[in-house]
Amino acid sequence: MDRMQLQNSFQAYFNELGYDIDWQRLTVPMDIHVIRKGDYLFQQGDFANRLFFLHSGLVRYVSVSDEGKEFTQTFAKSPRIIGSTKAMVTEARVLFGIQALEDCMVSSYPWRAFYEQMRQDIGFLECYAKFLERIFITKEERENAFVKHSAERRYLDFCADYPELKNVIPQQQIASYIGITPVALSRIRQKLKWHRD
Amino acid sequence: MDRMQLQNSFQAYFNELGYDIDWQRLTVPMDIHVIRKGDYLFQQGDFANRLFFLHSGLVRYVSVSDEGKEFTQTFAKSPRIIGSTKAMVTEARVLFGIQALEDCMVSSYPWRAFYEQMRQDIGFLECYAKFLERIFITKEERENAFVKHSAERRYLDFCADYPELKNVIPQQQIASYIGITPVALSRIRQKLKWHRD
DNA sequence: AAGCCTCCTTAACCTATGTTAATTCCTTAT
DNA sequence: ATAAGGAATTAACATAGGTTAAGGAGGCTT
Repeated sequence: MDRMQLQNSFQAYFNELGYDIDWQRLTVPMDIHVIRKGDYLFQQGDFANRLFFLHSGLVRYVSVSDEGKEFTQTFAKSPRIIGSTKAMVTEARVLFGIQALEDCMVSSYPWRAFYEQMRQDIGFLECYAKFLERIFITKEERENAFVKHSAERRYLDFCADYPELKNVIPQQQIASYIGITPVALSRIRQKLKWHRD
Repeated sequence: MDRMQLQNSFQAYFNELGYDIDWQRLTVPMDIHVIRKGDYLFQQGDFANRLFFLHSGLVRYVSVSDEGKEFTQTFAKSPRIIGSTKAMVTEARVLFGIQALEDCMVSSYPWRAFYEQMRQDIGFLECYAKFLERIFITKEERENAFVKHSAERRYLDFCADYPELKNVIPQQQIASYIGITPVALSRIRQKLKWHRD
């Protein structure tokens, strides 16, 4: 798999954001990572000052609390930029790990070099801004959901937002995404089933 | 108050973000708003396709749920860009109102024109990206807090994060910011007071 | 000073979710 | 086919936070 092939998924992603950019102009050195289902791209607590691009596959961002409880921040499917914006920007340790839920193909770029190159090219920078706008809006919607909606509503929203994931990923992970325990999710599902009959 | 004076608060804000930009190059038409304590810059449900800059004062973002419960998304103090990124970017209605907690001085710019001008000048665009990075990180930390921490911990974090607000704004608003009722916050405060003795 | 308003506290009760543990179901390996 | 391990369900109990309502403590206004 070479740069040319990878470029297609970049193109697909940024077209969706409304941009048509020649990614061959991006000359920073690139690594390729193949991650097997269940394995981690990086772990919580690592320094991850690289930008990753998910070319194929599905991942989740997993964060573990002080008490050892797992919590899924995000499900991300290709094509998409992945990684920790915070860790890149502030050079802090990452607060979550990225785990492959399917076999994945990922390319990565040193953040500093990538950023410097973006500054030379307003088109790249605009794409980066679009990306930031998008992930911000997603987080804002999530904040809204946690404060305004019940767990039941959050589950129904999850099913509506990710119909293709609903029956693929384990319920524990869905529960940890909507912020409840697997037991509580099971109760909610049972209640919903009852109402459906 | 003219453009020159306003520029100082822009400068202060973007210096803090690590940029030194000549905001006099920003020529899009500007409005000035003076908002009295308690009044709203805009209301939830409005179209707010303008970018606002808070030159002086303190505001909160207030969102009301379907059941009529108030929820404070953000406290923002000058100097700072304020407004709804989502409403600007997606041309949707705003999901929160902005209420002045002190008398405020705000300037505003039509978003489209502002954005077009940013695209002519990579320095502006970089500032915008920095701004987006920052608000994203804030939201991510908030998501973390809601899922991993108890209300008590969120209250203590609030006190640490906003020591200057803690004794200034009504507790109802603090409660609505950490996602609980005023009654629950009062309970928590009492428990903390007990432990302190 | 009296009255009024808003905020905060406290109490009693209710509900959703957490916790623990036992049971069943499904998948995979032998 | 059977055994073993992980995932989901269910039940019983514990707890944090919501709801309602009543009382008290400042601030304003008159």
